[in-house]
Formats: sequence, structure tokens, C-alpha cells
Amino acid sequence: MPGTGTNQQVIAMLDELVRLTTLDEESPQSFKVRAYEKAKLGVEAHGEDIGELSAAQLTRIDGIGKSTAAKIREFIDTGTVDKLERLRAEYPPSFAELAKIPGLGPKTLKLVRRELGVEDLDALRSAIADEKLRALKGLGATREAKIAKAIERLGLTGKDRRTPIAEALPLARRLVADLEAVPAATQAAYCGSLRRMAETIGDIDITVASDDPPSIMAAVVHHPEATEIVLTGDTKTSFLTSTGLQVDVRVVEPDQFGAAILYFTGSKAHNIALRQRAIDRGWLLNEYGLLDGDDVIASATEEAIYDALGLAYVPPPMREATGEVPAAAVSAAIAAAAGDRTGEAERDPDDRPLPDLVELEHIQGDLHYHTDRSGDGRSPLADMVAVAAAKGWRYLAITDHGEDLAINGSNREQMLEHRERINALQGDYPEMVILWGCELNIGPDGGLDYDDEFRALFDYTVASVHSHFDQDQVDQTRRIVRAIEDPTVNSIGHLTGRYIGRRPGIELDIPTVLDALVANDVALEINGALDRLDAASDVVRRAVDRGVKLVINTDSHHVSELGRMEYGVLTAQRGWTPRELVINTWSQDDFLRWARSRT
DNA sequence: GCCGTTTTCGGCCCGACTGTTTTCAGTCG
Repeated sequence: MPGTGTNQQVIAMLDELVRLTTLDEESPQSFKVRAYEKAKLGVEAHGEDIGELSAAQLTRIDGIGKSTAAKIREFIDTGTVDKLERLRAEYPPSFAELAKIPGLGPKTLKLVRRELGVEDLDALRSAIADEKLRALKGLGATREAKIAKAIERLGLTGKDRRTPIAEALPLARRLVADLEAVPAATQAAYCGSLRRMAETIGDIDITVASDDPPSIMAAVVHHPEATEIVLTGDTKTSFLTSTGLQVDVRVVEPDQFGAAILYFTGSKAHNIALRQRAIDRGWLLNEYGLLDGDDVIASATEEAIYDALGLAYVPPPMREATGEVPAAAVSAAIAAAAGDRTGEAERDPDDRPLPDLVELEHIQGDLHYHTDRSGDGRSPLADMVAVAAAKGWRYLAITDHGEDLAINGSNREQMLEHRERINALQGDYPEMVILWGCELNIGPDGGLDYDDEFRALFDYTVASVHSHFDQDQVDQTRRIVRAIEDPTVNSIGHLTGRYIGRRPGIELDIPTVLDALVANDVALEINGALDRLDAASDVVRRAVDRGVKLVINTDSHHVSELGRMEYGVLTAQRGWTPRELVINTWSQDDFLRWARSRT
């Protein structure tokens, strides 16, 4: 995941500080808790290794002050933090894990501990069985029963349950389509971390615009996916699906839709930054609009709200409070001062605008694409080429598996015969160059299929890992770098080989890999398959910082899979990818010139 | 605990829903 090993450990340490301090201060809104959360975001956004930074240097990271800097240094130098040790002693894991129970917050937890001596899950269960919770101040039989039920379903609906985007996104799109079809609805959209293209999500947030909220609420409550209603009010209903995934639906007035989706898309930290800008101007920003007293400044669209706040529009995947708000302010200032040279000269060189972000309509071709020549391919060559041409692609690389991939691969004779069939099709598609390519298999030591001479015959190659996922980081890094250095390799496919929520990817020293990509002018793939999204957006952002070339692919194995390009582009946006770094946004001439310079 | 071209102290985002309450605290997002 993001950052280096050291950064990951620091982030985990800060996360534990957040959780235990929430318990200690009895509020997730405690200023200390929020300070630690902000520090965590700062480390995540930093990207580069912080292991060698002094305390003074650490305080230059956004959200890290003197105290947190000292804790981070203490943690890196000694492996632990005194304050964390004290919190752990006060709130041992068996007690702290009770905070995962939905509906049981820090105040109630401490009350239960103080009044009933509850120290772990077993004790909590007995207290409920003995009907002791209902006697406590502020509780009753109803809350006692709710907590009992939440415990029963802990594994299914607990607060730290995460659902892979590949499971959640198709469901969310179905729900949005169903709700948009309700006559009372004028618009609907999924929001939350799903709209930001997070790899895993906690719940699905859907916003519906309507003048008739009761009709929408009724449609939600009776939706076939709503297995269990968690709560339902005038404008908000939450339900659980049969798999325990929570769906929150909110209804707003049609002219408040922009403010609502802005609010519900988050991230929370991004919203706070926006609200701060509103406060600075004497305004109020909430899910109903940007308000100056009783006057509505903007509410119908997200664009109008960003504009009123002096910000360029920030695409949802970038809304993680990792520098996009200041960058959007710079972009807006540049736009406002367009032509005004003096204004631009005075800009602080550190104040960078938003990148000229890659968008779906920039894409000119797909460069990781299978046919039924591959054992796992499911559509014939002619069909795969036809749907690609229908997309309007100007170039397409057919990259069936090389011979080293057991069962799915093709030997030399099969590949040469494949080339004939591809060349025969070319005449039917004058607008689209069809490349005879190959998905090479990166062996355990970095070796590739066939031999140097045969590999050099291909018009284009993508080299990927498909096996040996458990080598250590040093070996895996050496393996990938060796493949990158091979002169017949154009690009590296699905960098880590992960399947989100199912299989972790190989461990890599990312800076070393990125440096090798730059040095050898090899492109890094952003694979649009929802269960891969590999390279991950945080790796992409670090690649962008180094000027690594990128390529966004569908890795299609069937004619139905071309829609993945959108997910690849959104992942690229989440990694702040500018259009010019993405080789498959280039013109046909520019792309072919680059591809041929490699082989 | 962090932060500052209106501040080095006094602020720190905002609202829905529920259950237990007669006006609000807790939880959640």
C-alpha cells in the first residue's frame, strides 16, 4: 500500500493513537484525535520515506507539529512511543476491540466499563444477558437489544469491515439506476469513497434529488437489495444487503443536489478544508448549499460551489486532502489572472496548480488486450478487434499470453499464426493500427518467454507477474527490474499482481522500480480491472512525481470488458496523472514512434 | 495537538437519526 515500509508503520502507529485516544477522550471529535488524524493524512500524502527526517523536518509536513514529530521520531528510533504504551496499558486490545461494535461509542463503552466492570467481549455479552446495560443512565432495553444484535453480526457488519470496490461498484450502479427510475426522483448518484475510487469501501452512499422524499424513502425500504433496514427517517434511510454491506440513501431538493453529492463524496478531510474556506469568507457550507446567512451562494452543482470558494473543480478521485485544495486555489488564481504576467511571476514556485489531468476522452487506444488465443480469453480475435474499433481507438495491441504461462500461453508457431490473422484483419480497419503484441510472463528470477530474438519480433509487449508471489522484497524488486531492463519490454502490466481483498501483491521497493522504469523508458500500466487497479493510485502518484510514463489498459479477456478503461482513468486521476505522461493518450504517430524506438 | 497577512491563544465542520429524554446526548458519516 502507500508509501514506504517505515511510513506504513508510522501510519499504523498514528492510527492506533487515533483509536485509543478516541476512547480516552471519549470522542472522535476530540481535538487531539483530529490532530492525529490530520498527521496521518500528512504522512500518507508525503509519499517519500520519512525515516531519515529530523523532528524539525517532520514538522514541515502538513498536520505534524512539535509533539507528533517527537512521537514519530521516538517511534522510528526506539520502536515504540511512551504515550502509546500508556494508552495500551489503559485500554488493552480485548477492551479496545469493543469499539468496533456498531452503535457502541466511546462514551457508552467507558460507562459500561466504569459501572459494570466490563473489560472484554465476553463480559459485555454476560452483562447484556443479565439485562444490566438497560439500567445504565442514557441506555434502555432497546439500545441493549441493538448492541446485542450488533455483537451477533460483528464479523458481517463491524465498523472495520471493508468491501472491495469490485463488489460494491456494480451494486451501487444498479441501485442508482433503480432509484433514478423512481418517478419522484430527478437525479441520483453514488458518492462516498466509491466515487473517489477507493480500493475498498465501508459502505455505499447514494444521494437522490427529489421534491418528494417520502416516495424515495418508500422505494428504498422496499428495494429487493434491502435485506434489513438499519434506520429510516424523513430524508435518510440505511439498510444492509444480504452480504451485510451497508447502504445509506439521502434525499435532497433538486437544487441542492450539487451541495449534497459534494458533501457525501467527501473525503471528510476534503470537506473540512472546503468548509474552512467557507468560514474564512464568513459563509457556511453544508450538504444543502454554500450559504451567506439566508442567501444561497451556490448549491445546484459541485462546480458552482468550488468556483464560489475560489477553487478550480476537483475531480472526486483527488478529494483526499493530500494537497488538492491548495492546488485548486492556485489553479483558480491562474485562471483568474490569465494574461496577467506580473501576477503569475509573483506566485510561490511551491504553489503548484492541479495537474492537467488525464480524462477518458483523451484515451486513444488499449495496449493490454486478449483474445481467445489465450487460455483465459473468451472472445475471438475478430470480435475483440471490432469492439475496440467501435470505441474509436486509433491503436490496439493484441497481447495474448506468452508460452511460459502454463495452459493460457501460446508457443511460437501459434503466435506466428496469430500474427497472420491480425495482419489479415488490419485492412478492415484503416483508422486503427492493430499491433501484434504479447503479454510476457516475468519468471521467478525476472526471465521472460521465448528468446531475445523472438521477443524482438513483437510490435509491442507488456510484461507481468503471474506466479511466485511470496519471494521477499529484495528478490521481487530484482526480478521486476530485470524485466524492465530487457530491451524487448515496452511496459510492465499489473505491477504487483494483487487481487483487492483476495490476494496481496508482491512486495516491491517502489522507488527502485520507478527509477528503473524512467531509466529504461518503460511504461507502467494502470490496469483498469476493478479487482486489480494495479499499479495502485498511491504508486501512480509517486510515479508521476518521477516522470514515469504510464499506460492505462483494460486487460480485456472478453468483449464486455472495455468499460474498465473508465476505472483505469479514475485510478490515474486518483494518482494525479497528467495527460502527457499517459502514452495511450498520444497521437497515433507519437505513440508508434515511441513503441518502435523500444524494439 | 495544530495553527496563524485580522491570532503564539483560542479557536478547531456540520447535520440526521435514535433513544431516552421533556430539551438532549450519543453515534455516525
